Amino acid sequence: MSTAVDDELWSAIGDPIRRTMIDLLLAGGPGTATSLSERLPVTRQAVAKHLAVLDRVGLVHATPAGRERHFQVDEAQLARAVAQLSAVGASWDARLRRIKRIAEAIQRNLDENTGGD
Amino acid sequence: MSTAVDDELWSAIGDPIRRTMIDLLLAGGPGTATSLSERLPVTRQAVAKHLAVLDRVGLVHATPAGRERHFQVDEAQLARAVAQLSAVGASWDARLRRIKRIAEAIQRNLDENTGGD
DNA sequence: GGGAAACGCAACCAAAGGTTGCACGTGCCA
DNA sequence: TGGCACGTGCAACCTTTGGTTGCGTTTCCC
Repeated sequence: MSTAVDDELWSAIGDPIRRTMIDLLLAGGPGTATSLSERLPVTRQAVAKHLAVLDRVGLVHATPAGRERHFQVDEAQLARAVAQLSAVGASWDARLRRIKRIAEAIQRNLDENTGGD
Repeated sequence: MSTAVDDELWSAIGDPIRRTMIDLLLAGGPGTATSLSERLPVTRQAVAKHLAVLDRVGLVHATPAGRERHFQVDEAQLARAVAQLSAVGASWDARLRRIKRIAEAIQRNLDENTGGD
């Protein structure tokens, strides 16, 4: 149901800081560790570590530009992550729906019995 | 865009073990730390810690039964978590779509210029 | 009443996120 | 062209979190 790669993707976007970083990169275009750290409550080094993680799972990719390294989101990989998100959500949603239906059936059954007593 | 409570919910379902636990509880009905640990690659104590985390954010809730403690999923809270999931997914999806549209527009522009050269 | 099962608590370990400090390359300007 | 400032990378260290083992306690059941 879940492979190692999938878990990597999940844990990559599971961290609030990393989600915010992806948000920032999507909203503002390519950015560096320094530019991102200015908009985040952590230091540049922490951001660099997160970028390394995101890079390892392929969610972002770096482009050297002089003394800077510009990071940007890999759209295809993020699309995969989004697909996973909705897949898990849909799975839980379906199960909840099924459970609710069963619970309602039981309730109806109880009502009929107490009513018929 | 994301509150502290939301981050709690996210990190609660961000862990693969915890997601599997919720899956097991949804599929098999209420369960104990011991029964869950038999189907997971970790010890009972680790499962108990995870259950404590899930309990703290309200995703599961315990019912004492003799010497056992039966845990079951809080459907309403899980529904909230699922809603968040799809919200983040939808937000990223929308941004990706927008970016793609812009990229295609730029590409069209380039094609026209090179074609008209 | 006594053994087995389920639990909680505490101590200990390893990995991950975060910080500070420092060295190195690169750009820019006098 | 020399020097300074900026951006990065690397290393050491700290704290939190997930995981384990060990032990004591409660409860069930024979």
